[in-house]
Amino acid sequence: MSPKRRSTVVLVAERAGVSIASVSRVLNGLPTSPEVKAKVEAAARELDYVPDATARSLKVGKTEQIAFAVPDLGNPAYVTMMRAVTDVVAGGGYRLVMSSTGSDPDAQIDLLRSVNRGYADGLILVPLRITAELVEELSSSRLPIAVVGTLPDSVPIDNVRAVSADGVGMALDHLYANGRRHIAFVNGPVDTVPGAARLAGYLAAMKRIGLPTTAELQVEADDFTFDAGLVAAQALLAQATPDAVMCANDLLAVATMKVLARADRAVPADVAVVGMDDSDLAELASPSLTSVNLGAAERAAAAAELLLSRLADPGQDHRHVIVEPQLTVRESSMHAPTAHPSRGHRR
Amino acid sequence: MSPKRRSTVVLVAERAGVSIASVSRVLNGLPTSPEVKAKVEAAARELDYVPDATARSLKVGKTEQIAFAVPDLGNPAYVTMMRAVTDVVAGGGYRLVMSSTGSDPDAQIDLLRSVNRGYADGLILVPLRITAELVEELSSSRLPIAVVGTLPDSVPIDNVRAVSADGVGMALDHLYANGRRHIAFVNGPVDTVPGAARLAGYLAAMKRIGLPTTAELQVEADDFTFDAGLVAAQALLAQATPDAVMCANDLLAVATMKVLARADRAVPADVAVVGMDDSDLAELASPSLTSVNLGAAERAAAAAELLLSRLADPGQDHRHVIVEPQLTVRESSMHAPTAHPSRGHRR
DNA sequence: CTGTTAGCGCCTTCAG
DNA sequence: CTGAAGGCGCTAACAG
Repeated sequence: MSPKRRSTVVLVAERAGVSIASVSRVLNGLPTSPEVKAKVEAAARELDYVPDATARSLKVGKTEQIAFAVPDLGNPAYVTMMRAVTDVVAGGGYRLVMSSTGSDPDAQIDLLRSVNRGYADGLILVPLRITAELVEELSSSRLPIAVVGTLPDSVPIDNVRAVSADGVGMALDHLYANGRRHIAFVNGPVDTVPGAARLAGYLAAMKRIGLPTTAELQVEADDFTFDAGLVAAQALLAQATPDAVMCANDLLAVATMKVLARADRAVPADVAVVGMDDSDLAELASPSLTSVNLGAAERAAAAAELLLSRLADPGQDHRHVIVEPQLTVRESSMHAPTAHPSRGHRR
Repeated sequence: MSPKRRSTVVLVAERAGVSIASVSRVLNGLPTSPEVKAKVEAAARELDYVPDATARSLKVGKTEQIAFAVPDLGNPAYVTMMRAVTDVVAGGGYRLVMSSTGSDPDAQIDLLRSVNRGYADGLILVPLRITAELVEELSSSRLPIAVVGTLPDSVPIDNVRAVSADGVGMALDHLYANGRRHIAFVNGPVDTVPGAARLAGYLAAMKRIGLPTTAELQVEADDFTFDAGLVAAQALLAQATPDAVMCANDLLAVATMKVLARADRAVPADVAVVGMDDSDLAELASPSLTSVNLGAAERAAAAAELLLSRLADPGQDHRHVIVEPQLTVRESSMHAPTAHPSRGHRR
């Protein structure tokens, strides 16, 4: 039936009896006489003509694509970010090229190199670990980049920052205000950016509040995942009897609740639990999970907007925007009843 | 410092004192004399040369990109698919261009048109609603396509199918075997492919087992989402007193569990709950959720492989692969204790 | 084994 | 307002 071969401007031009330049003009909405316009449009329709994106890209020097790299799509926080980025980017007329880099900075460097081959006009990167080498590589990239995460001020790259330490502080204040005094901390790997920041936040807030930070109250999961959280929470309960657990992540928090349930410790009656990220999970959990909203969606959207803005005007100064955390209080941290251990699991 | 301008083969060729063809050869690993190779590599390094992906694409006629379209990234099942697709596709040396089309077939048609502009070499599509128009458009696409979902056998397009009706059947058998007799059904929109299939499965299985299917036992959520599930489950409890609830989706199942908890009905003691998709959520839920694994990851991976295979050999016959469902039994459907209505909300 | 040459499909000056 | 011509950066025949 129809030829396997795609139509091109020349075919359309021949069919319409005009020059290829006229075809191009009509297609791009440049001023043309109505007759020519009509002829070209008819020809294009008859030939089923579709302009070629690659050729256009080569000529124009823009791919209309933006690359987006996250550490782990198993983490709902990153999925949230992805959704936000998708929206902004699509709104700007760009397509999204996804890549899941894992937590390895080397993989991100590889990515950077490959994106520098020009298959995308810009890159949004969410690094889990920020090494000197990565920063170096980022700085020397030809391509506009926006980073979700805190970069040293000296690095000339747009980035958007969460203040997770403050977020942890808000959560601890809330727990303290509700009478919790033995507040444990389930962290993820401390050699990651969020791991380090959240631990610092926990220690600082505990000190400020005047609560002791014993080693028994702190555990570190091998990863920011549910499974790792199960192990960590189990370890925690084996060595301490907290009346509240702050978790570095909703996944870790849900895991902690699961372990608490198995140990017949009621949430929030016996122990309160607070997560971070305020992902969809927090709402779905039973009891629903109090969580520190670090503005994943906002941060991702902001990064996307920084990038779009730079793409539109490459000369502008590099900016960093700060997104403040917010505490979303749900069932898992409700005030502990005066005494009764049983009854009233839920509101 | 370095020129804003990217290096090109010409520059490298000049610097190395060879022809651009030689540069190209070295870069693509074609046979070359060691000397030329060394000179070119040195020049490329010094100039910080990176080949341009767009130009290569134009010349070679391949973008090394695959487009992947899902209805809703808020649904963990699609996130699972995306992860699977990402892996397969990356393994084949392709990049992934994501797009979230929503459930609108028209949006998918638009997508099809736009992908036909050639920014990707193939498309993996997960449609929520399959209209005649969509099928028509799919069939007439120049681009290789793989569909996750059941297409009429006559349509010449690779597709991979779940047998969700069987899956529902397995779940109902399991519930029946555990003494449940009033098995309700919380479905999603019945005008979607999965909605229709799962309802059919429910009705067929209930009939086969010999249980009545009253209208009171069936509700339809407006969407396959948690929020819609809350509303639907609430409606269900207002009109019936099931001892088991089959849900068309893990999100709906989790919502149902939440509503049951609020109504002080214990899961699984008072009522069993079963979901579908066996997403991460099932494991995380409390109690953990029995769920029909429809092989989301497998199906997505299979679709990706079909596509890669066709890209490698466009002439081959169109195939459809069938992925059998599997029931993963967890806490939410454990055998009901002989009588006691109260006690033991949680395990 | 290497260099020259012709495009891939499109946009965009430049004349007419 | 329209047509002719020159690349964008790269690869793949061809010759040598």
